Amino acid sequence: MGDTTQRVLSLLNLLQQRPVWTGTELAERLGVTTRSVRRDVERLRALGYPVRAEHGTGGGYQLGAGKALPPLLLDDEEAVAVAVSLRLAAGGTVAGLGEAAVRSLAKLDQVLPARLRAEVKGVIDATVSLDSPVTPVDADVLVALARAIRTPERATFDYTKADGDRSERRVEPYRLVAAGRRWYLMAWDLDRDDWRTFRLDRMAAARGTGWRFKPREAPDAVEFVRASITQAPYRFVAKVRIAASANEVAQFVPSTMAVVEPDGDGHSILTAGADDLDYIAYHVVRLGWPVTVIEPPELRDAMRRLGERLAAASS
Amino acid sequence: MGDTTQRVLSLLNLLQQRPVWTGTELAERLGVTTRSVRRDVERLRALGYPVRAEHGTGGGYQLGAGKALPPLLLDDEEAVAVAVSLRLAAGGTVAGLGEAAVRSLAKLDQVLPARLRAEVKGVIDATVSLDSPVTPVDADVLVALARAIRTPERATFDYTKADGDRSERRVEPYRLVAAGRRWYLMAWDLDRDDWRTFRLDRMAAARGTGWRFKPREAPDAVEFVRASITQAPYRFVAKVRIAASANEVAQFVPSTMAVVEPDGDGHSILTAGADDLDYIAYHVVRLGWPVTVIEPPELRDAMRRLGERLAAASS
DNA sequence: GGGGATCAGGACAGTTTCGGTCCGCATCCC
DNA sequence: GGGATGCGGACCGAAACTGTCCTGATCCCC
Repeated sequence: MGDTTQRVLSLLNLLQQRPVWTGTELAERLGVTTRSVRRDVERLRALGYPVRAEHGTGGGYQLGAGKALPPLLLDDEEAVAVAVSLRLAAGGTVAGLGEAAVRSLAKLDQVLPARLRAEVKGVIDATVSLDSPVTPVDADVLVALARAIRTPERATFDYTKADGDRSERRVEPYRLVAAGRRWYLMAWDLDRDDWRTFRLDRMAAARGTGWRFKPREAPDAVEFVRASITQAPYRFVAKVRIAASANEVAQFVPSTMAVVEPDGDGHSILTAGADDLDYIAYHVVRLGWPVTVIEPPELRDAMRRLGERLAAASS
Repeated sequence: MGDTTQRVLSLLNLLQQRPVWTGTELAERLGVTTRSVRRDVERLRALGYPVRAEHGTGGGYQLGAGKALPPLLLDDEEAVAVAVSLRLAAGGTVAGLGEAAVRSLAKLDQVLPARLRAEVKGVIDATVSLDSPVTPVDADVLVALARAIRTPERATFDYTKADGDRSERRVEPYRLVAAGRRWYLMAWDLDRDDWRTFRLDRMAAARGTGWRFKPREAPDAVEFVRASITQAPYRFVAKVRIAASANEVAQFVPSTMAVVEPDGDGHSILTAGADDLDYIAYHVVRLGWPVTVIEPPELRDAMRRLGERLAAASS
């Protein structure tokens, strides 16, 4: 048993728990001499984790930011917090970090003790955002597939096609791709004997089978998925004219959600993709400036309907 | 230099990167004999991390879920994803995991390499939710304070009181408390020489000073904060009657956001706290069922105003 | 400027651990 | 049965570790 390995890990843990420790404190906690602590610190440094030290009264050891990230030692509560946050970020619509978030989640999920897994589920169930009563993508599906891809092992899931057909699929999973606001799986379909892409929001009960396989030559995943998506990522593209300058509007509308362009005369044009017109209607009107719908006509209908409901409710 | 310590850490890393490895694969990667790999695996097990092994073709080593969480080894992208997710969860309004999320964030933040920190900032800036153009609480403030509390070291920040007075405060920080939808800091105010609570959303430029202090006897933080909050956590408590059964409504409204009670005759009463009545107005009406406002009258006004704007925009 | 607290690290010696090599065995799947 | 894989005991020389000195460096506060 490597007693020293464990001790170095504990040291790392301690240094993460509290920013500053004196050598004697650490020595007590670790049950060794201060000399050994110094040696352990030396070891950590040799491993690439920059431990800064300050002399004099009030000084001590401190773990700093280095070139590489040291292993993160989380306690139970923290692990749950991380898992929950990642699930929300991955399943939701946070831009840009989807795939990495899923990878982290898969890592964490693999080693998460059962009792904590239950807790994560509890918090998630209680925290479905009011904005999306129906979660766009089940984080469990994401994790299961990410894991199967990593192993690599075959996976199965129930898939509902656009026309409503439901069937069980058996695949060799290759890549997860986030495109538009959706998640896609590129995989070798074992029944069709060909490459296919699947929308994750149409899957259910995805899981690895334990059957390992040897990856075959695969086409470029991102290209392949793009080619497979015939329909636009959003059902609607909304365009509205706002009685405020582009600068003013842009201050309240993040660039990932919509494009804002000046339209002369202190007006601007806002363009946003969406599946849910109510959502757009609300947020555009909420900005407070007068708005005119340019397209689509359905947005006008949605606004009228929402307006009528609000009028009815307020009387 | 503990060559073996490093190797064990690498092994842990490898096992997290991909679920299944054969002994020979690991031996190659680590540059040792398979015998040593077996010994390293043994070491990991002794450290409490359950490494499962499967015999036969297609077998291999696999890191399983144990009693304790092993140190998480993240690559750059993953670290960014975790940091961003945590910031969103901590700064936002996710119920229940606030304090643990902040703790994890502080841990991660302490060791996050500079280049990644810049990346995190970039993603965050681009991802402010459309729902909250103004972030309720700056995650940087949270992290700075959490860190100062842990060290412990004195902190300073600019504070804007309810009456608009702005001043710089110097404190010995003690606890962060999430109450209602707000974050509070309980601290010893060095200028007033007394315990005070501060709302984090009224702070700016919070940072540790590097001045360490010895914690003094402190009253119970949660109690103290509760007592200090004279005003309700929300500015408004909205109550509406919905023409749908409590069961139907509850299906679309998470229990953390609102309380739904049956009101006889297939109707139900929804109660929710909020600072932003537009938000409540939209989400309640969006459910699709006819709604009657019970209180507050301001909600009725908000609905009328929003309704008029929508009507105007749709014509 | 002095004293106290703190980190830094060399030298030595006894003990422990480590890692490679060589084996025989247990599983699992085809 | 054969092949791939994990399991672990025994042995031995080399290497690493730890504690115990001891001497310096800093830094801060009085």
